[in-house]
Amino acid sequence: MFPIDIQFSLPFTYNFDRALARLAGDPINSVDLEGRLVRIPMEEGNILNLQGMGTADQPSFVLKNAVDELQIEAVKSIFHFDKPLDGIGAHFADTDLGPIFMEHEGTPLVRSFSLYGELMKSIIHQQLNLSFANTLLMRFVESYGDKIDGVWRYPSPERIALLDVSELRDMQFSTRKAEYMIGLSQAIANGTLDLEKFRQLDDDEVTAELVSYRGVGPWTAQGFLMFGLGRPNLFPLADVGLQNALKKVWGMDRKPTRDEMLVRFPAWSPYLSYAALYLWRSIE
DNA sequence: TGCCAGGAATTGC
DNA sequence: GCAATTCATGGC
Repeated sequence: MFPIDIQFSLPFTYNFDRALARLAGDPINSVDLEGRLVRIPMEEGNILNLQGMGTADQPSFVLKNAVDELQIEAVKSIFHFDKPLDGIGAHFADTDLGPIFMEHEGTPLVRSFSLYGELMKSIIHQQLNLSFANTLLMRFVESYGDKIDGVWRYPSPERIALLDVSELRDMQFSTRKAEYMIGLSQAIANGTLDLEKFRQLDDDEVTAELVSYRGVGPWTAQGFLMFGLGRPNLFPLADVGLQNALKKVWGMDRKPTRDEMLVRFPAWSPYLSYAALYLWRSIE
């Protein structure tokens, strides 16, 4: 097996440093901001290195240790190297979100490295402040996942399916969260819930199936679609962070109502996910 | 100190 | 149906 190393550039604006900055917000990721490097645990077991070499205006990259061409395409898809950002920035230029798209220009929507991990992470993040949620996430991964060559990998759903609620309770998970995570893991482990299948379904179909599981509501389904599957047009109305970001952008003394946010959807579509992404960046 | 946190299920009317 | 309550605990 000879690992493949390649170098490539993009024909559009792409700020890799901003992509890395956001990835670094998740403590499970192995990100070296100074070295402009991220190490990606692949499903096949190897760890792939992606390093930024160019500028935001003329982005280029070095990708190392891919086992085949399919992995190269997978990484390009995860980082949305195939999705030009210039048109999206232009779409928001004359909207109320123009200033934050200027401020964070070239920030891509990078997908999670693991669909299952994204789902577990979303459950953990429900209702908790980011700091404590990250603490719980690291306890989860350190207890049941693997660290290979310095890179953390989420546990398998099969492993979590066998846990008792009390084991997660001991790590300060709520009983409900523990039940949600174990229940979903059991559904995945026994084949009832097929996350990979979701890649071929549309947003509504994925949402309908996901929310039928205990512990998954609209917010979690929307987050999974955005960051798990990289879908471009979702905006989690229930998200307190987005509400606070809009409060700030709109100069309000209270959080906006659901309807006040909804009336902006036509102007933001079909890139609602990017509106959400840049709003989150604006308060991070 | 008391309210809030990148929600969702459950209960009560 | 829909609003209020509960869950758990750290952060500020």
